Amino acid sequence: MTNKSIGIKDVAVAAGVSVTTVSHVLNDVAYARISPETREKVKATAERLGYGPNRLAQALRTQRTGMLGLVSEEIATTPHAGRIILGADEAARARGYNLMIINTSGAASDESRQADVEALLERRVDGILYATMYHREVTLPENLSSIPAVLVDSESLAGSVASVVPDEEGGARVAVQSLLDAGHRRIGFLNNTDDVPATRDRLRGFRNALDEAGLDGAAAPVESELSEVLGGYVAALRMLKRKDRPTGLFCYNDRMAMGAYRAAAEVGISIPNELSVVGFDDQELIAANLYPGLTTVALPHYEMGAWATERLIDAIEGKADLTVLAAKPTILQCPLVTRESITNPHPGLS
Amino acid sequence: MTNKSIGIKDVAVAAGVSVTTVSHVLNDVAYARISPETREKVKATAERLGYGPNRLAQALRTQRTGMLGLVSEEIATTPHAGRIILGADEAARARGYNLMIINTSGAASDESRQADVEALLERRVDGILYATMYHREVTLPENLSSIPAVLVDSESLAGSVASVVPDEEGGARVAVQSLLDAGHRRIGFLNNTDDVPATRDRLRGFRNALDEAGLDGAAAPVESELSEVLGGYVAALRMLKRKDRPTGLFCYNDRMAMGAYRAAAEVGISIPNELSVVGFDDQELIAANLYPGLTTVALPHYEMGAWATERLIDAIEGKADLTVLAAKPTILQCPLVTRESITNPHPGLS
DNA sequence: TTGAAAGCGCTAACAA
DNA sequence: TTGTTAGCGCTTTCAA
Repeated sequence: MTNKSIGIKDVAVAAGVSVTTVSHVLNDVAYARISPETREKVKATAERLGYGPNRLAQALRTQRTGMLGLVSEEIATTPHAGRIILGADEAARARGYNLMIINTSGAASDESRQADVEALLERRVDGILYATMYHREVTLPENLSSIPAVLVDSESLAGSVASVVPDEEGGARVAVQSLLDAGHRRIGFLNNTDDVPATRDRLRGFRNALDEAGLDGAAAPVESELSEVLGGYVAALRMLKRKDRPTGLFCYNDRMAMGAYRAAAEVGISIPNELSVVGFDDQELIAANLYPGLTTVALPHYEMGAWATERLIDAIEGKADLTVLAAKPTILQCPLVTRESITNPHPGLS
Repeated sequence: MTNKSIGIKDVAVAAGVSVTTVSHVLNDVAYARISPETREKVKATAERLGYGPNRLAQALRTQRTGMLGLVSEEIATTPHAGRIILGADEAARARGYNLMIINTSGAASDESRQADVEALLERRVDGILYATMYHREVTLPENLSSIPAVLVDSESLAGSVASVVPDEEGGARVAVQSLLDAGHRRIGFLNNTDDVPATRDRLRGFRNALDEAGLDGAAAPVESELSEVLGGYVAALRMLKRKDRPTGLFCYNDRMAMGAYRAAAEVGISIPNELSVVGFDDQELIAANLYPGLTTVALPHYEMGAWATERLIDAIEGKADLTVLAAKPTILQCPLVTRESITNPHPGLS
């Protein structure tokens, strides 16, 4: 157990050697030539006194803190931010780094964002992870460019910083494919109305997947509303009242799917027997708890956090060059999470 | 914008003064007697050069890092941890501190917990917040006692560390009272089966609230299952088939309430017309998105995070004594969040 | 194989 | 009113 009052000097005195020697053995310095006995003695006394290094002093001297700054949006709203943090934390500690976290609001002013980064800079973090709550384009605080940085779940408008984002289109394809594989031919899409990459890319994925299956993507039914439970309910109601009612429904996210479940129940359509549903996001609280359990596509938040951290540390340690990564965002797969909301279409309806 | 290569010395040279003077004006040292002109000149040059203090060097010298360590369990599972972090972060930055976060697992071994605290100690954080995911009793890593610490959402078995927990019994009373106020007299409770404080305290609150309303708390129907959606469903099914079927139902948490919604729908009982329901936790993803919206009791995670941080900083700054707080946990209220799941009991059933 | 000493950037006691 | 200097705990160059 670390005793804050014990320094390298105390260990040196107690072991009857110099501080240099202590430093050398405790840090396993490669070129140090120290006898095994001294080595042992030093280690033993350090242990006995409960010595723990003062990372501040080390950092001041080596110009390396071993700390990564993470500025994260809306940490408290969903578990998404938590997954990013978890991925980053695990990747960081695996390589001996720790995380300093600063929460920010998606609506924060430019000055306040700058101040957040500033605080991290003053603490001399070795690099910065900048995470947003959902995939979008951001304008970055200018002081961010002064040290290695990676964006998580967003793309820089200027295109000057490395970033990692989910494969929205691929995720949509996977979702639609799961419906196609079950035999569905009449497939509808409940889309979001916000102007974000996910809205455009998931729609593209939806259409392309249908086209490639020999269906007419452009003609497939799409209903758009706010991407919340209520929006999903309203959109689903419209969708289910169409004369060409689909047998398979792809929803922009799990919340909209939850609304679709309610709409289906009210209209008297049973899931999955009369309507198969697939969502997006894998918000476990919803997806796993709906009845029947919602098959959905997971966003790789943990993976994005871990990936960004790995690359950031690589850059810090001179093992990689972030500028080449900055050219375009790195795209991570969105895997399908299978539950019980998809089945073969009812014979008469297929 | 901070330029890492600029130090206090550079500012001193550029302004034609000594480093002492620079340090004094930039830190607004009380006893320093410096002419307004010099003061202005120093500030201007510091600004011009883009000087930002090196907090590491400051910390090494002053023995104060201005950093708080937060070890949090299961950061990625629910938004609960996020709320604690948010409360802590906002309270911390309001007083000039930042947060170092380490994620841990509820199932982590004692050694790994010690290692987490150790990492924080080596970084010389000024104090530590130790947060668990749900209210329970914990055995703490022993090295935690070497610096100021506060537990969030848990109580120390040894009873030696200050802690803050939710008022489980009070929250249950508030929930039951909301049912009583609506006119319900036959009220049931869907309880959890885990042996945690919440299970015992919410049951006590339930019984006491009924007793005080002149009803028989001991005789009131209680069904217990795992505190998940499925458990709620199963327990609710039993509850709703009783001959003395209640008109008001208090659920251990929102997930169990979600299960109760499904059970009610299957049995053909409408909420809130034939059954009023109140939950616990205010997991927004669930409570706000059920139909009808679930009236529930909120856990004060944000408040606990903020309270713990305030007290921790008070202790660090010598403004408070944590040992007096350690005597017994501080209890924070759980407020009712009203939505649409409660109404007056059906006349024939009241 | 080991040790002395400079210096990372800052604060604060002391001197002028 | 301002400046000189020691030292926070460590790493690392250089010398022995």
